[in-house]
Amino acid sequence: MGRGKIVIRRIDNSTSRQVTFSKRRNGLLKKAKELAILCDAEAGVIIFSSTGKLYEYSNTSMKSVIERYNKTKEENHQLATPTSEVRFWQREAAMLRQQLQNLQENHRQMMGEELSGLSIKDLQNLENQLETSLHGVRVRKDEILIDEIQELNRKGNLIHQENMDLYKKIYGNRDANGVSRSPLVANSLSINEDLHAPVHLQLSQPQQQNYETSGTTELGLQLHSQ
Amino acid sequence: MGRGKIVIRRIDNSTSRQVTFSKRRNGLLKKAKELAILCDAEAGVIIFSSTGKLYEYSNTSMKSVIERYNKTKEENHQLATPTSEVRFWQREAAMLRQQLQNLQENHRQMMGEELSGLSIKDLQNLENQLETSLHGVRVRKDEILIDEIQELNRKGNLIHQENMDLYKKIYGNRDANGVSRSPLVANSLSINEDLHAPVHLQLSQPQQQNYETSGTTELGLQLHSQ
DNA sequence: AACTATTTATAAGA
DNA sequence: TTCTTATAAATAGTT
Repeated sequence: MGRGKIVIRRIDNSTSRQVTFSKRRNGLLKKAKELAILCDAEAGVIIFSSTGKLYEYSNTSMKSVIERYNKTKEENHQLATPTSEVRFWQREAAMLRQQLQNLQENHRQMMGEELSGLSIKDLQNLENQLETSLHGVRVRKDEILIDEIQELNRKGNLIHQENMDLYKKIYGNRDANGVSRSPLVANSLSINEDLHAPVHLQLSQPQQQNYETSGTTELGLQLHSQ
Repeated sequence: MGRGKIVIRRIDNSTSRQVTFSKRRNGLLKKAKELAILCDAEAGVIIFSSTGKLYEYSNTSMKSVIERYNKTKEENHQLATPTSEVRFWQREAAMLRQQLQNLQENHRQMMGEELSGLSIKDLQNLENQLETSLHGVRVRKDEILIDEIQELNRKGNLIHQENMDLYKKIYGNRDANGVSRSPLVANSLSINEDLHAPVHLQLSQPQQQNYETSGTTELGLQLHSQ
């Protein structure tokens, strides 16, 4: 329900994830309210954002909803005494520690370490994943470089145009074809072309290029810092 | 969002209230699920129909959501009682959660996701790391395959030796040179050689091979299972 | 339970 | 964040 269709999977970009969270959270709370009113139901919604902030709605009270829930589930819920609170946080820490360990093991394997426990099948999957990642990284790198080059070309053209105008102001319109023979203007043109031609050739086959040693990165960074 | 606009007030007709409840309940639970996935949030929804039936959704577990809800609420207006032990575990959990988030971000980048915040320099480092990992994985894969081949050769030689001995027992020592012309023994030899030569050629340039489809893996695994 | 005409939610862009 | 708008999704009323 928007300008484009989306797939339901975690939004990578943190800004748009935040924006979407805000919009959809409001939508969800509104829907819960409507359902409760229209259909005479008791509803409770609890949402924690990824940053841990709490949002909630209940047409009655959250306490009532939770108590009714627990009663229905036939689970006796005790209010948090100091002791049980300690236990809660202990469990929380244990769970987080477990998650951390799992992720760390996974991460080490992606770093090419601790491979001894893996089967050929596991290794093949890992290899495929790394190749996919590598491709993604290279695609993204090319995007940045291409953007920089386009920006540079745009600026180059602007400067070239400016030079043409200045040249005309100084020398008038006589000998208009001689413009390109002006040292100043000819120079700015040749820089532009030198940048443009070889870099595009390289970008057309990024998987065979090593930007670190080819000098393309240095060019890109140099341009970026200007 | 229907054939006509409605006002949000209790639906009088009990049948259509029931139908609307069913439709909107599903919609609400779906929305909650989408929000949790899209925005990396923890969500819990509890609904009691007007007849008292319970419907619920949580992307984690309702127990976890309710406990976290209670903890959050307590923190807000009950800063008075936290003992030092509780505070210790809270800090522990917060630290672990932070570590987990850092590692998750790192991990996603290694999966080729969430690259939009990275500079050319970062991307280059990531690319280098992925290439190193990939190389490590391939080296390990080759180790396994070479080990399997060596083991196979060893077994093959043992069997060959056994066959020689059996041949000698049956035919005695006459015509010793004719051994290699025996169909049985000649066959076991040729299998051994077929396996050895081409596989080593493939392993010498593993980066151009796909073991999954080349059949080498299947051969290797098959041998392994014998 | 399906079917659609409409309304509503919201993705993308400013 | 907030507004706008084109489009996707939900759903009210109908079959």
